[in-house]
Amino acid sequence: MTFNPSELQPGISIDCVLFSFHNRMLKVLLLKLKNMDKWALPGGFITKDKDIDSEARAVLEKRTGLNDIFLRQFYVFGDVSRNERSHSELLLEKGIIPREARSFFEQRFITIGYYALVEFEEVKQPKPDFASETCTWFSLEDLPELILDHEKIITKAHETLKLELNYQPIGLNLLPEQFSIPELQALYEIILGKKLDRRNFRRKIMGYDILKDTRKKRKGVKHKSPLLYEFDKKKYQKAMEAGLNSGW
Amino acid sequence: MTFNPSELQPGISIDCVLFSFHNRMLKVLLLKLKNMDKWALPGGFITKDKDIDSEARAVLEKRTGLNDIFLRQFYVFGDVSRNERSHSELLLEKGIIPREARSFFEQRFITIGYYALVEFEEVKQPKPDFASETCTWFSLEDLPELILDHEKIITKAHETLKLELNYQPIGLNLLPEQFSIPELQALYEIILGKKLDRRNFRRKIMGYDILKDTRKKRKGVKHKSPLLYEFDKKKYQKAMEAGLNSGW
DNA sequence: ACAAAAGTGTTACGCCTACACCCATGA
DNA sequence: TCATGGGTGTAGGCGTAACACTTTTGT
Repeated sequence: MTFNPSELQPGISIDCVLFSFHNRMLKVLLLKLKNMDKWALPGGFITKDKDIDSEARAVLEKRTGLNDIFLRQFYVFGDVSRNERSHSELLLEKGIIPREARSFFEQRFITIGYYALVEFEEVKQPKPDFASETCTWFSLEDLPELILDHEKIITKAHETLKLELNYQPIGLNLLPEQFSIPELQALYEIILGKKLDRRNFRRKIMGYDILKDTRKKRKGVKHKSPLLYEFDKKKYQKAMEAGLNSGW
Repeated sequence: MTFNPSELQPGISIDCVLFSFHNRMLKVLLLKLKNMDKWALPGGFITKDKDIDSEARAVLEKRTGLNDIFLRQFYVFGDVSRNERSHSELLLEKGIIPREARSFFEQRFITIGYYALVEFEEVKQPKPDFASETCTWFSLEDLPELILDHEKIITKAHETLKLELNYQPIGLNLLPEQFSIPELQALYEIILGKKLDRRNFRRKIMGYDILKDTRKKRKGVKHKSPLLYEFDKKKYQKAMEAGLNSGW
């Protein structure tokens, strides 16, 4: 990877909060910077002749190998205080940034936050970028120390997920093709941060008519095997347009 | 107004969709560019040492004289196609842009969209900026021809308003201190784009316990005078945190 | 047989919908 | 007195919340 700062939009970056769902936990993909103890969100810059959404997609494709990831902008972080001079100095010192890119990195940066959703099983071997040595999943409950305002970015992404749960196909994009209703419920509980009643959840979600019974059971669990379902994608999409609990 | 491009973040702008509510219509504040037939949203650039939200606030203060306006980011417009070379050329030609700022304006721009809400009565004399000759309110249903993608920005702002109606104090910020329930209902109807039942609306909004009866009536209307209410700000804020129709 | 999680049904309550008539006001 | 919009009540249905026992599976 070589930098060509002259081809990039100056002072703007992208940070992606990539979520997945595994073992009933929400996970976030993070990169460990070379020679440093802190972790960071996958991110990048904006080539002058590319759309910002495509650049976010490109970031994710490089980390995951996937190119059809569900992706949404959620917030722009643009306070002056998010730029720490000490951070870019450290990057330089550790040799992470090439010398000639110094002035590019020392600018004040505004970052556009994206959140993205993937099936955990499709991203078992995420790839670090040029600046990092490892790339791996962390549970939201158990984040390591992060650079700059990246923790705040993750928190805001999580809040957005909660607000958009009734309007975006979040279950569809986080769960595998086939899943049980208790798994779907666990996902809702984590995103909403509260317990839901099993019987009422099932009745309500069934009422939306967005699930298809596969007539299969999950094997190999050491208790009663749950039935597996799939989303009826057309119906799900249509339900999302109106919103699941829209109200008025 | 003089430009000092060296003090500005390059390639980033701000556009503000300022809404008000008058005569049961949603209005948007627009500026008419000097010597041109097109209108534009109030906007500006980001000084390198200022927070983006303060810059948006500054834009609005200059147009309205008000400094405590309700304001939210809602989307970043960052497709390459939104930059039309012909537009900056026209601005130069018409003498709107000073020669020395030419290269600044010819960059590819990404713009951060903000929506903002004001009471119509507080902004009767909006002020145009250096590039425009007039500044006035337009009904959303009856917009003039707009530059670039500004119409798309307004549409997206309106959609956002609709989605956030249950989570943001929209009524509080668009209506005057005292208002009647039918006025509040008209606002909801316009934002949602559909008619609501009078009796049910009243019962529901009363049920939230966010209105205070002022024991006054609106005078001078040529039909039965409606009772006037105020928002109970504390209760309204608290209700918004949970969301009015949150569902799960 | 035990532990762990899945599956199921009913009741009571509240909220939402739909709907029609009277009232106050200015012209 | 007329036109216009404001204010009110009720019945039926639907969705939601609360709640306990039985079933399946692996160990």
